[in-house]
Amino acid sequence: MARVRKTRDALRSRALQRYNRCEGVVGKMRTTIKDVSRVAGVSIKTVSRVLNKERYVKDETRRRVEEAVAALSFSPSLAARTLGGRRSFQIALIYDNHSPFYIHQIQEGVWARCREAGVRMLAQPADVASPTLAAEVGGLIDETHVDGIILSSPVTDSAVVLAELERRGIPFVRISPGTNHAMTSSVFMDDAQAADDMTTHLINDGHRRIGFIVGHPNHMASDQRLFGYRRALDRAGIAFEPDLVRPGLFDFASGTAAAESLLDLPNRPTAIFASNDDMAAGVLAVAHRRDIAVPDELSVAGFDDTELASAVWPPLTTIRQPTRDLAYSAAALLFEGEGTLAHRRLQHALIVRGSTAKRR
Amino acid sequence: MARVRKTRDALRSRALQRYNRCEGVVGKMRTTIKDVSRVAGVSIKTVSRVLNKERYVKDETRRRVEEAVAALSFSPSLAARTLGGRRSFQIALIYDNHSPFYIHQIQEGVWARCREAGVRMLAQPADVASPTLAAEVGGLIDETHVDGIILSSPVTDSAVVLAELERRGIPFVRISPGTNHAMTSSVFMDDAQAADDMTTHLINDGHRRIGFIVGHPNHMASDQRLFGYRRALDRAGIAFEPDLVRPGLFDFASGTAAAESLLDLPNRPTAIFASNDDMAAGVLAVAHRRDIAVPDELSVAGFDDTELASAVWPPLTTIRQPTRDLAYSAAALLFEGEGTLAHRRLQHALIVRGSTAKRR
DNA sequence: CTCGTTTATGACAACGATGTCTTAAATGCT
DNA sequence: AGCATTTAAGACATCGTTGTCATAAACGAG
Repeated sequence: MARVRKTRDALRSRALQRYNRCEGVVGKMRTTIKDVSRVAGVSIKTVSRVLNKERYVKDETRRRVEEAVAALSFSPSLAARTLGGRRSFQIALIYDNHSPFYIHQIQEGVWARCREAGVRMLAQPADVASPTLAAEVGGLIDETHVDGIILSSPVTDSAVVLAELERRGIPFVRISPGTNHAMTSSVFMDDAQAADDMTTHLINDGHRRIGFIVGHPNHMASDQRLFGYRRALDRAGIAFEPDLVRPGLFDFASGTAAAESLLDLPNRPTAIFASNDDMAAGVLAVAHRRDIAVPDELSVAGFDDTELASAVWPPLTTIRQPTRDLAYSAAALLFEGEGTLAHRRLQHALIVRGSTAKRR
Repeated sequence: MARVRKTRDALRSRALQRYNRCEGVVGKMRTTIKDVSRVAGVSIKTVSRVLNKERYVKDETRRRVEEAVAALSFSPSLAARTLGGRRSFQIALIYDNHSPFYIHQIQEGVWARCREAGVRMLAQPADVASPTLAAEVGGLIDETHVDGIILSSPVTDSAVVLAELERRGIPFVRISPGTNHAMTSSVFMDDAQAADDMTTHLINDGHRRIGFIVGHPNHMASDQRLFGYRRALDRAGIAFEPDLVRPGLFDFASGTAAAESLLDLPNRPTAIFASNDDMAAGVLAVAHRRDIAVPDELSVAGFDDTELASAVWPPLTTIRQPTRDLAYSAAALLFEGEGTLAHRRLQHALIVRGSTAKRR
C-alpha cells in the first residue's frame, strides 16, 4: 500500500515537473482543469467535482486534487463555467444614486457577502430616467448570465425594470423599495417611522415650526419620509404648513436652495429636517453664511448618518440607516432565498448630535 | 430582383414568427447567435462578423443581420465570446482607498470610458496589506480573462502586484502611481507641485507657522505632498519644524487627532494644511469645538476638492485633483495604448474658498 | 451468496461564441 | 478573354468548463 502510494506520488510529481517545464518553454498557456487533472492523476470531471464541492469524491482523491490546484495555483475560468454550467457565479448590483457615500456603503455590503459566497459582483450604474433602461438591464443579463440581481433605490421602483426581471424569472432582491413591498424579496427599513421619530424628537425639543426638505422625487423613500414628518405633526396636534416644506434632490446644492427659501420666510422655522445628510449640510452652510447659530437659533437634522454627518460642524443629528447591513442582507437573501419570497426589515436609530437642541 | 428580395424577406419574416412562437411555447431558452443567423438567413459566422464590425460583409447583409439582432434584441454571451475569442470585453479596476468620494469619482471616470468602448468594468476592492494580494489579482485575471487592468493608488505601488502583472504580460495603467513612473503606463498629476502651490499660497497670505497633516503612509502621494510642502517652505526661507508635521490616515478621525495636537502647541500654527479634504474637515471640526474662528484665527486647507470640500463650513480652500478625468484617461490609455508605454499628466488647480485668509 | 443500492469515477456531448480554413463570386489588370 | 486579387460567406474546430449518462466497485440486506 505504502509502496503503491509512493509510486503514484512519484508519477504525479513527475507530471508536475513536466508541466512546469512545458510552461517555461511554450510560453504562457492558460492553466486549465486539464492540467490539474493530469497532475492529480484523475479525470477532469473529478476535478470539477472537487471544485464544486459535489458528493461522491473519496477524501484521498479530494486531497490529491486540492494539492494539484494549489500547486498550479489554478483558478477556473468563469467564462467556461458560465457557458458549460447553469451558474455564472456573478450577480449584478444596479443603482442610480447620486450620493457617493450611500452607494459606497451599498457596494461594500453587497461585495462583502459576495466574497463570502465566492461570487463576483458587477456594479452597474444606471439611469432610471433613461427610456432604454429595461433593455439595458436585459442586455446585461443576456451578456453576463448573472445568477441574480440586487436593485438599489430608485431602480427598485422602475416598473419597466421589474417587469423585465419578472419576465425572465431571474432572482432579485430590492434594497429599500418604495412600492409593492409584498411582491418581491426585499430588505428595507421603516422610512416613515424614522422620519416620524426625528420629527417627534424635534417636537419634544419644543419646536413647533419645523421646516422639511423633501428628497429626490424619483425615490419612493422621499414620500415616506414626508409622510412620517406629517404623521408626527398630526399626532402632536401641530397644523401642517405647506410653506414649511420645500423640494430637494438629495444633494448639497438643493439643500442650500431650500434652506435659503425657508429662512427667508417672515416667520422662519426654528428647526429644519432635511431628508438626507447632504441636504442638511447645505442647510448648515446657509446658516453659517447668515450667522444663524446652530443649534441655538436653528436646529438642523439630517437622514442616513453617512460619514458626512460627522464631518460637518456641528455634527448632525440624523437617522442611522443601516445601509451597509441592508446591502449585505440583500445579498444574503439572494443567495439563501432560493427563489422564495422573503423580507427583512432592519432597524434604524435616532442619532442625536450637536446640530439640534431644545428650542430657546 | 425585387421579386427575389420580396421572397427572401417573406421567408425571414416567417422565420421570425416561427421563432417567436417557439419562444412562447418552449419557455425561455436563451437567444443565441444561431437564432439571429436563422432569422437573418445567413451563417452564424456572418452574424459574428457583423457583431465584431469585421470587413468583408456586404452592406445589404449587414443590414439584414442588424435588423435580426434588433428584432430579437439579441445580446451576445460574454462568456462565449471570452471563451472562444481572444478578448473578454472586460477590464478590472483595482483599488484600496478609504475615501468614498475619491473612489466614487474613479469608478465614474473609468466606467464612462468603458461604456464608450462597449467594455464592462469589474470594480475590485482590495487590501494592499494582504499577503495574498498578488495571488488574488492573479486569480481575478485567470477567472475573468480581463483584457486589461487599471490600478488606483495605493495598489499602484504594490511591488508584488506589479510583478504579477508584468509576469503575465497583461496590459495595465496606473492612476497616480508613486514609484517607477517611467516603467509603466500611467496617468497622474504633480502632487508635489500642488502641495507646493498650496503652501506658497498660505505663505503669500502671510502665514509663517503652517501645520501639515501627512496622508496615509501606504500612499506614495503622501510623501510627495509632504515634499512639496517642505520645498515651498525652503524657497520662502522658512525653517522646517518637525513639530508642525503630524501623521494622518486620510480620514476624518485622524484629521481631528492631528489638529488637536497641533492646536495644543504652545505656539500654535496660524494655518493648517491637510493632505486631503476629509482630514481638513476634521481640522475644521476641532476649530469649531475650540471656538477658534476659521479663517480669522486659523486658515485651513485641504486637498482633492471632493464634494466634501464644499459641504463643510467654511468651504475649503483646496487643490482640485482631476480625479474623474484621471480615471477616464487611464481607461482611454488602456484602450488606445495597444501595449505601448504612455503617460498623461493632468493639471491640478488651486481652489481658494473661505477656509483660508490673510494672516491677521 | 446474490442482488439492489450507494459510492466513486470517467467518457463524451453541450454551452455560444470566435478563429481558421475553404470556397465562390466579384473585381482589376493585362 | 484570362488570370490574379480582393471581397464575401460558410463549414468546422475550438475555447474550458459542467451536465448527463455509463460503469465499476463497495456496501447492506435477505
